[in-house]
Amino acid sequence: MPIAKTDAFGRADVALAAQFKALAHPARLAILRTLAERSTCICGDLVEVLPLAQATVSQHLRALKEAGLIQGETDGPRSCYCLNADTLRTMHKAVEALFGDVDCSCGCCG
Amino acid sequence: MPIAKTDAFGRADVALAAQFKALAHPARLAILRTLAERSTCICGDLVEVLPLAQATVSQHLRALKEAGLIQGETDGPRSCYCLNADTLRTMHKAVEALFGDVDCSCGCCG
DNA sequence: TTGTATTATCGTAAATTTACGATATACGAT
DNA sequence: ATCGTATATCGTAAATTTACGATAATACAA
Repeated sequence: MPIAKTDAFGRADVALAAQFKALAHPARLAILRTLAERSTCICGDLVEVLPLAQATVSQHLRALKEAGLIQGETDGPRSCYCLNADTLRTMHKAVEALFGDVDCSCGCCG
Repeated sequence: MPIAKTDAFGRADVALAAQFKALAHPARLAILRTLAERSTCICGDLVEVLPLAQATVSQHLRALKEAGLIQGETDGPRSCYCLNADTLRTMHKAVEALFGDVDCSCGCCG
């Protein structure tokens, strides 16, 4: 990416794109699903579930946290992550707005 | 990404992640919104709307097409792209399943 | 047939992502 | 105070993404 062009797009779209980017990896989807199933989770469990090294899982967790999809604190040797309901609801609405009533009637495409 | 680890994840998640990846850029979000507004579109219009070179827009269109989010044909000097309603509906359901009823009650996180 | 206009592709450079091992950090137990 | 465990961060290599200019390719018009 030569030269970040994000300035040229609206802030809302840049933010939304960043959130979608956080969903754009199967490991992170798996993390989110795991967090959704249990209402509490620690990183250690995830390392066992995912086919990835501990450092990589931690990195994915950070990505999710920076995107605001999860929240959590780590108290010494134990960390507690959980979903960020606010962000997820916001994303849900954004998807609704984008895909809500798709209906292509142009007839010119296959 | 040293060594693609996608084999280690379920096919469904790999596919879903790829679709989210297609949404993970403000230019592609803008393209989708533009396609949603008009029911028909050609690439030329997009080049004027987006702050990007023609080659880059074409590249983004290809990404969207490969992810199955849009469909279209290009007949010589004119191309017609439109949304792929099927894929968008599928994604909508996937989001529903992921975020449908988020409710963190673990009480351990801020 | 020769342009003309529009879109796709190629080649390439810079930036980012993904993955890991190694190391640091922080808490609880002994 | 030290050890053990669990998580985060650092450094780094390979792969991918993004962006562009230059170049092809395709259909229509003259």
